[in-house]
Amino acid sequence: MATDMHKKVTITDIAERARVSPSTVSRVLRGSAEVADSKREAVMQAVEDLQYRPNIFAQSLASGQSMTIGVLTQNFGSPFYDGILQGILLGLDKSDYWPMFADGRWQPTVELHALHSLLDRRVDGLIIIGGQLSEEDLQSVAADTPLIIVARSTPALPESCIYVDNFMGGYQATKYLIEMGHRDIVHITAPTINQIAIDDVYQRYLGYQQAILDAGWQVDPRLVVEGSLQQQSGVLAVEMLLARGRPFSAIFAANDQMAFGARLALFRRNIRVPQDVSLVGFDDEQFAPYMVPPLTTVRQPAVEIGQVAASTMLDLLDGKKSQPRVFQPELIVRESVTRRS
Amino acid sequence: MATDMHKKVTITDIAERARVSPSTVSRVLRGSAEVADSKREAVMQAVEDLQYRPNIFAQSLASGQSMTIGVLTQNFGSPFYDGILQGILLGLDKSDYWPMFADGRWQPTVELHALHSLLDRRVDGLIIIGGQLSEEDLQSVAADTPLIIVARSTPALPESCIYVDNFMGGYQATKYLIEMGHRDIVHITAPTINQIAIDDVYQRYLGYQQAILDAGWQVDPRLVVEGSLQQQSGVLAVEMLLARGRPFSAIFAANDQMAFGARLALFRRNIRVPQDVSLVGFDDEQFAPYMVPPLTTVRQPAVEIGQVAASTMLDLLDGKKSQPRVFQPELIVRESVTRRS
DNA sequence: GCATTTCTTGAAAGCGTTTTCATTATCTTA
DNA sequence: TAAGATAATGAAAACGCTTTCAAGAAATGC
Repeated sequence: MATDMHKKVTITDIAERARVSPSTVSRVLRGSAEVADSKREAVMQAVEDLQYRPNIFAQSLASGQSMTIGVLTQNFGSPFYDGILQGILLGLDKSDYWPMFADGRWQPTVELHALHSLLDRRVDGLIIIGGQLSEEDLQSVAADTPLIIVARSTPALPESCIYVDNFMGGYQATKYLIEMGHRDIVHITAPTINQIAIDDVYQRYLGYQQAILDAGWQVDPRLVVEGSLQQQSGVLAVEMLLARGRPFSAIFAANDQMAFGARLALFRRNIRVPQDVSLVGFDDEQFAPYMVPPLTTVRQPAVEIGQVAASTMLDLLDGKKSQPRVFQPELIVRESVTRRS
Repeated sequence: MATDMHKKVTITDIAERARVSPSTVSRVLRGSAEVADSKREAVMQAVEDLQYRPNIFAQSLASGQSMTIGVLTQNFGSPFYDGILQGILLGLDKSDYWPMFADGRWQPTVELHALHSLLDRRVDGLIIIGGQLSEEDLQSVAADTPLIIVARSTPALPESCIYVDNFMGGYQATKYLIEMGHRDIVHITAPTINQIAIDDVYQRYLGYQQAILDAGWQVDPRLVVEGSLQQQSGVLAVEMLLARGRPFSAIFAANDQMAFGARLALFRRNIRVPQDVSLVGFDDEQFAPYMVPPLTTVRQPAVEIGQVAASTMLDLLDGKKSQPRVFQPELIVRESVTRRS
């Protein structure tokens, strides 16, 4: 019974009951102007008595604001992206804004369609996570909608970006393996051919490469394989590696999901982790500490990133300027790497 | 440039350009009445020329529909619930409806607040996943908003429920272990004290109990421990079990996350899976096949459930009656269980 | 004390649709 | 061919707010 009642009570009803004009009711409700204390109280009382809930469509139509923030993700269901969404949800919690989620599924057409749907919904702001929209598209969106781009560096819109330094993460992971005495280090990456594709994964590859170079070695292409970021591609990658016959003592996978896949493939072949092969992942998602053995990985603070994205958006909508924010990844040492003697 | 333009074009602009009245434009756009072919084409052409996008607030205000469906989840970030959300997203994809997600976090106050926010947003329909709202609350919501309840059986609203037969799932898992020669079977469940709490988890427990009883044995309370459904609680559960000193040869965890935790705890103690202890989970979420060894578990088709929830909701909004839908869980045999000799 | 500024308020004009109602044009049918 | 039914259309009234504008009241300054 508490849930219905707010059916047909309008601002006029409140106005009548409080013996003021609708304008005044509106003013006290949104605090847009000074109102005498006595009237304010009368209004509040009436609102309380009648269980008034403003009609959000009327509000939006009149004010031009939807109190809604569009969130375009690429892979609903993936641990890392979902972590960001969770953070956004959290960050928006106290505000009057609501997120509207759409999934681009890493498919340019789907993504573009989702973007337009969001825009049609007249979101007041837009948070784009990853994706393959061109910089021009992004710029044209940014021209009339506050925009924040997460998990993707976008040179054209530097001040709108929030991302992790993936290059550094890849570098750290690789350097750590090198320091642990490994030399033949595999990297499982994701395709970079398909357009510019997944920028952050590519950065990890570059970090890997740099670490190898800094050690005074060359990157051996036989040690680099491409996966799809899904678990299954991790097992395929290891199979392929084994088939190639090029020996290796460590694997750095571009995300934890592929690391899990790799781990399973090694298990099937009776190759022990870490005694025979060391393994490092990327993301540190919720299952990483529960791998057997617990996975050493590079942590991306997904939830925190989401929260920062949300609060930055709120600032933006508040008229404050945003500044770029880059997170430093952190190597989480667990038990899947051992020193190579 | 394709993305902005739809800024100030209104239905009147279209009407003028097509030399018809706004009423007619509205009619062709929503197909609510017959319109002469010539005019229809003129309107479509104008829409195309001007890149017209209807203002959704005006539409909602005038029509009373928000074209939005509220989705109240309990645990954003949990694999199973996220799977359902993914299914909903998928199921709504082709429709004109959009989901609005809210997270109740398994906290009654948060949940109630989220519910009201959703209602304030005037969602046309509501999908509630799990949660602890009282049946009265649910009924009062159902009284004026199409409602679907997922992953929770609700006797008061039988026709609105979509859920998995958790009792059967728990029964199957346990019976399988029994058939494999196990007798001292642990069950890791979740607290049932905290109010009615998580109904589906409780059903799994009842299934476990029934299978034991059907085997002609008694449930040994020393073999039942409570976790929180998080991974970490799985390790705690095993620690506790070990401390109790009551021998066991198999563990049935009420969800995969706790199974992963249990598996890690066993690893730390050098207890082999499945040679020393067999392990069964519940959910079959995306990491289950990648556990070492791959986890035998009871599959809940999360994504499919979400899709069915969405399409049932669409039917409901279309005036069709919904019928209850209960999914049968499926035991997925992998490698974490072995026959006890 | 009077002119001027500042506050508080209400009236009314939007905001961009949908939909009812009345009108006119077009068909049927006897 | 006239009368009644039917189909297509436009005018105008909602839908429930916000916000501008103007007016009256109160406060300020000289």
